[in-house]
Amino acid sequence: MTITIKELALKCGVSTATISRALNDDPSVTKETKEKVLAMASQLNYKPNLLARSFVTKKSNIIGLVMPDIYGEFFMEIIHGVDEVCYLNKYYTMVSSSQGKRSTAEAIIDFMSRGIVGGIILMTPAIDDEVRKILRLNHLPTVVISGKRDFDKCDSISIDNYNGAYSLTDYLINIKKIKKIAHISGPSKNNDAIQRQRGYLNALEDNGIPVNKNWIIEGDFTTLGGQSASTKLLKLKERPEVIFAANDMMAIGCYISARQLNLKIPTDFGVAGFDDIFASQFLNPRLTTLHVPIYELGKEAATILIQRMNKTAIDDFKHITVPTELIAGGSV
Amino acid sequence: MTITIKELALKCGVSTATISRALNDDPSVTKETKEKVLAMASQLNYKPNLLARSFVTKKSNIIGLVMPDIYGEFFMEIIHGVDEVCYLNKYYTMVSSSQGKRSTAEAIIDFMSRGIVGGIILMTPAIDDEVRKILRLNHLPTVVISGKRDFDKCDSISIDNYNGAYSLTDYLINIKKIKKIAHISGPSKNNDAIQRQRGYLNALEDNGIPVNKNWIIEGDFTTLGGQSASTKLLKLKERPEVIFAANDMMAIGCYISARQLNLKIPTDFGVAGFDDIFASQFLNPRLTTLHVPIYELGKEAATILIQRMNKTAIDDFKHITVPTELIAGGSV
DNA sequence: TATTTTAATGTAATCGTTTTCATGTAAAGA
DNA sequence: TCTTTACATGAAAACGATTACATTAAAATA
Repeated sequence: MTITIKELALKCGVSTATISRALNDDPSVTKETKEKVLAMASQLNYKPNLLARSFVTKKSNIIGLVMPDIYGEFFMEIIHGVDEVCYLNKYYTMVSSSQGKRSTAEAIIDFMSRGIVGGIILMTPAIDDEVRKILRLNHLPTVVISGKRDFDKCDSISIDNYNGAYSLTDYLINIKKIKKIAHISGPSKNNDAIQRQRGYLNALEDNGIPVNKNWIIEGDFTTLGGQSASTKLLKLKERPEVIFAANDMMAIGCYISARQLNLKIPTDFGVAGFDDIFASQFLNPRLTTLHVPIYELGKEAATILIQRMNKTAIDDFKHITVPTELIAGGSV
Repeated sequence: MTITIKELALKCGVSTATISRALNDDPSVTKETKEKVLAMASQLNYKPNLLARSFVTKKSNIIGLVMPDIYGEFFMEIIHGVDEVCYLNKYYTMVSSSQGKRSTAEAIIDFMSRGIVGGIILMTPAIDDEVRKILRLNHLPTVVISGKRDFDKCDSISIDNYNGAYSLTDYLINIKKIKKIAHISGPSKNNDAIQRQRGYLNALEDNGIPVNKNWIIEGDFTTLGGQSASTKLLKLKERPEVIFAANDMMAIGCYISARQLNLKIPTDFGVAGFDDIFASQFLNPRLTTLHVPIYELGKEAATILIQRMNKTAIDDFKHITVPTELIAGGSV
């Protein structure tokens, strides 16, 4: 059913080589032949078989998007951004999550060895040794989206977790005049979580506020985790005035605790989050949090990757840090 | 760097044909050769180039997921479900949205003519004539996820919008003893919206409740749309007791109106939605809505598609309707 | 033992495109 | 007018796998 280059060549009365050159805008083809070929191609609705093309050129305009799991808004927005840029550049997006069943490393290896994708966007909370090793051996252009810049051998994009958390904490202290700030952190190996906690701690220190160890609890980035952590915090003898959760999901957990303990936000205690997920704007009162431009992050990653896939020269790797934006809700 | 079948053949001292057969578990290869090849393959970390394989077999284990736009939970969950099934079956997921810049039809044509994907999952609120035409000519296995079963020439999965809306309306009438029920519908060409409205209307009729035309407003499935529609409804002289929004996003709009007009849910008026999106469970009070198993929908679609991609015999097309589940929140 | 059948493997064509190298023709220079 | 150069196009190889067909060796049959 689908027409091939041979048939098109026959119809045009030229060789397949000329067809190929015409379609790839080779300067050695005359304007007339080019026009003839293009006209016939569009008339017969000919489109080069991308499989065959990728096969012979050893290049693929498919981008592999590797993620730990496909779940929640964060990933959705990343995919959205990547897909948009891909579409505009006539690239394709292939998603691959580890589904909690294999390591990120395996997912990358699979993409690398199968010849399907021509570049990889790797989204990961932290780069472990295995992944580091693979990325070093890697011959495919790769962009890492991570919580922290911690790999130099490829392009990377990170959220400015540290400054985000710092500025929010600083805002609580200096604008809201709050000194008793608790923190529910994320998983201890997650770079986003680590940087956010660092920002929180340094802001306290810089403002001369001593750290109360009881007010720092490790969470797991889930609503349930936030709920149990905040319940603990709220039952302490010396209760904090504000709970700064390392992400919005856990902040939502704080709202649930509040309801259960019959406490009012922000009068009995305040809540702040990080991420500005969709649900946050509908919490009552609206959550004070840090907006992370995830969609733009995905777009940026895809843009950089496509640039690199298109050029042979290896210039310096880019390392971009994307700032967050403070959203002052009514929760503090 | 990556090793090819030729090199592996050389190492094993057999022909490429034997390698190919061994790896594809052809019964004509002896156990010993098979073992030898497999051992050497794993030792040298050989993986068949999928591009070359797909190219020669004219089959691809890549599934193309075509959506109008990649946005919001609905799509996220679909992708999640599809990806999971793909991963388990060693298939790959390629996403493609129209990005509001091209028709769904064009996206399908692109996939079909490029030889990249071996099957398509098409998610669309309604099948227009153009798409219908293409699907008829289509030679690629396709599964349609739609708001209504309205195309017979391929497998399809639909949410049971009608019965969901009917049961919710019936619940409001008979359990909650409410007679004044308004409806904010979805876009008039959206099949999900149409079926939901039908369910609402028929439930009213079956319960002998006359329809009040002023209480039915067309919305657009967005929060803002829900907000403006509900504001209109709440300012009517004869105000409805409950507003049944055709999706949760618009139901959230009703909550915003309530706050603005200083009305309390559910005492001043009630709200019900459809979809049970993530944010709904955190609304205060929790939204009464219909849970749609979107993730399962995606899994099911991928499962059916892979089955069809694996067999040559064309048996009857499956048409599956997935039921919804009533979630009784405190919003009514 | 001679012949046929069967089983295991090899040879070579094939897929649709790109690309190197060869070829022919027209324009430019002598 | 003859040679050189530049340009446009064609012929054919190449990419890495699969597979129809050919071949060989071993087993089964007469």
